[in-house]
Amino acid sequence: MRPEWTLPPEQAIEWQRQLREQLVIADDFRPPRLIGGVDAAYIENRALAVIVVLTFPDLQVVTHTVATVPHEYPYIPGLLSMREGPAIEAAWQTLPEHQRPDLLMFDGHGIAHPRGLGIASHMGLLLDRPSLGVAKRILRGRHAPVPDEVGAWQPLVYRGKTVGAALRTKAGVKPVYVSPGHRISLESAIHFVLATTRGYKLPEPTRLADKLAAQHKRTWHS
DNA sequence: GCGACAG
DNA sequence: ATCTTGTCGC
Repeated sequence: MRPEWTLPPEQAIEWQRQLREQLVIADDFRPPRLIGGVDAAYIENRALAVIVVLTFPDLQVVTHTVATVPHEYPYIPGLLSMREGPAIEAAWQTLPEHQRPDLLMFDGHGIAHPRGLGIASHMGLLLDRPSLGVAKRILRGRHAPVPDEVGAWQPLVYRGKTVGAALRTKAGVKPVYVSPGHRISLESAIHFVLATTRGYKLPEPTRLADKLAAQHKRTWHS
């Protein structure tokens, strides 16, 4: 695993600032054939990551991969990628080229982050894939009330800039927070989240990755 | 100085 | 995130 993953917080932050300059926040991709959902979890001193691969727009599950790697890094708001990145990269490497997603969806934020480099942006850059983040809670920013209709959204503003959107993916439930990761615009990020949502609050890629991660975690313990 | 703070 | 049963509401 790359040495940067063990950098102490102060240096990890510097790494993020450096990577931030390489981010591309504009659409730079072909219509995706495969979309991947990523999620991670911790099992004692090991990080575990799952990548589910689905066809688009059909959303049929093609495959999923799981990887665990010895790694310890505390959860520090703003440094989530340092904790989950190693396992995600390991999982990615087990995927054959032809099964690697054209677009990645992460459980967390993209640019709606203190340094503009949340886990979706960070990993999109390292894996060189268009990416976006779908988070359940805000890390940075504020937004106006979102109408209770599926598809309704309000800009998530941080430091006077729109860094994402509070998007209603399901009526009667709190909205999710969508933000561009890498090589994608906010408008497209919202589009893909809605296009992959099937009646639940979370879009299928992320929802399935969550479910599989929990499943593998249980398997590990038994 | 006091809160806020992805998973 | 994780600890954890039942329970309110559509």
